[in-house]
Amino acid sequence: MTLPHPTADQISLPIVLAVLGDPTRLAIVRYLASKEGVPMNCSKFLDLASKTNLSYHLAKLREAGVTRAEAVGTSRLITLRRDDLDRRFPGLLDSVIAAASEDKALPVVGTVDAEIDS
Amino acid sequence: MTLPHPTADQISLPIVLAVLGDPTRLAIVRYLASKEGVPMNCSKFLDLASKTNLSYHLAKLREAGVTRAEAVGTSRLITLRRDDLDRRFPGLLDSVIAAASEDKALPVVGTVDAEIDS
DNA sequence: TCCTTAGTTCAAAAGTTATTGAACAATTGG
DNA sequence: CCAATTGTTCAATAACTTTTGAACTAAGGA
Repeated sequence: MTLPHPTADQISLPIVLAVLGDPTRLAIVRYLASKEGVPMNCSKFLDLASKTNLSYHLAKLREAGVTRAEAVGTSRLITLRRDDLDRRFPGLLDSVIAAASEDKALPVVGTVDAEIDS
Repeated sequence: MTLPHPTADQISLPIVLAVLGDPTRLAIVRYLASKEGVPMNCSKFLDLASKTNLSYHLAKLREAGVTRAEAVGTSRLITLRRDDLDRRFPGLLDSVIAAASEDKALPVVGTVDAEIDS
């Protein structure tokens, strides 16, 4: 892991809440949760925002400690930091994801392009 | 109730998260939760911010549907909208409050002035 | 009525976050 | 090596949020 991540105990509640309080980022987290365990690369989220803007939002999520990004080749494999978040803020991620899944106003990943399996 | 409040189904997840993603507002919610059932007036929170700024933050909380404010005389009696929030986002408020209670970096209400009972 | 208390509103300033495009770097395949 | 793919960085701008002080309203008590 080359990219900067906070340690679990550096993760801050107000920062996590503020970072999740954005529809684009909430949609990313909702999608990561729905594919839990499967690392995603950034291009998966290109229907939510431009490449540059996505880079910005994904950096926010990573710097807040919500996601982990690992550089593999030219890709970044992105995963939810569920263990760390659950340890720091028990129940929070689950309730956010459950609520996000009910939210009809949130953008959804994977509705523009069809899924492309390797 | 004269002041504008969203109905329960108008409460939006990203807006609630964004509103809670501010240390001053999180401190207010944490305190309201700790005195649940007891309506608070705004002056209770004067050690967190100026009167004007407090008015702003309390309006944000109210407009997001996190709190309810009732005008009684010249006071506003403020309560948490726990029922509505629990119905819309099960488990969210509890996990946020539990995490906020552990957060040593959050400002705390009632440490500057001693409690003044009527 | 006049004064105090409790809180709001308004406009301005300060600060922060989001979005964009152009330029860049690094890896991989041909 | 060359080109394509994947993503970052930078600077500019746009858009929003927070904070402030002065002026205000509305209720209640002396």
